[in-house]
Amino acid sequence: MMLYYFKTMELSNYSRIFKALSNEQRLKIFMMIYKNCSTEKGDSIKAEFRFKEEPCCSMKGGVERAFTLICDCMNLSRSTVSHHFKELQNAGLITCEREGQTYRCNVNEDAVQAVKNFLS
Amino acid sequence: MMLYYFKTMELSNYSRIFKALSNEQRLKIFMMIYKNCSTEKGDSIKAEFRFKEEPCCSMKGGVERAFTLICDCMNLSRSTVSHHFKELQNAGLITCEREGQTYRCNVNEDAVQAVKNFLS
DNA sequence: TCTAATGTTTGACTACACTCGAACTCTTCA
DNA sequence: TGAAGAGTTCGAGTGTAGTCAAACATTAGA
Repeated sequence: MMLYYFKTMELSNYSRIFKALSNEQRLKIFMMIYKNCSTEKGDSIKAEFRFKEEPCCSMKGGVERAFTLICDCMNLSRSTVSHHFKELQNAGLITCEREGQTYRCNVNEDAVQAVKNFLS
Repeated sequence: MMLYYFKTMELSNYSRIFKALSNEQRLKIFMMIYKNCSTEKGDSIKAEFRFKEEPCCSMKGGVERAFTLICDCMNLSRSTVSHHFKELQNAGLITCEREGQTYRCNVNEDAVQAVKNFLS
């Protein structure tokens, strides 16, 4: 299920996004992906959001090996991490794809924009 | 319990704010207060966020009679509305005060600013 | 082909969230 | 002083969320 965002988003879509970000572990997962995706410009990533094993990958087409890197950083079982990834996807915040054993994550820019526009 | 916000807010505070906004009813309550508080400039309020009985009050020092107005608009019991107000207060999103029978609500601008700065 | 690594799904457990009605406290007004 | 109005607190019921371990599926490499 993917949501599409328009200029004025429905309240229910906002609450869905906020629900996805309401769990601290999940928020951290999202921030790690977000920060690492938007670092082409070379901003340094705050230690809190850095993957342990860095530099992890090329960020151009999304974060590679995101799942494994996050499992290593956070003290959570793989099934739990899988669940959190799914929640972030269902809220439309990220997209994930596998090609063979390569798991690549991307932030959905429309959703990011919607969050930025909220209250503005 | 009141939270104070600084330039770089803790992740846990963000997740607390998002949790408060993750329930659709509560998000709507917040938006009604927010929109009605920031309307001194005279922007018209979207029908969705308008109190039924309008104009309800003077907005200078916050929304007056917010509790009653919201009970009238939303199909929720007073105890439920009370609970939602408390959650919004605990997250630091609004402040409420009673003077006699006057219940006045205000949006916490620091929290609003924090949300606006998130991801920016 | 066998094995190890990577992620998913399922089932279970615990904790917390949303909601209501009922009983309560204050305040105001008759 | 009594009654009505406004909001809170409490207890209970139902549902959902977060987590894990175990079993599974798929892929890569030996």
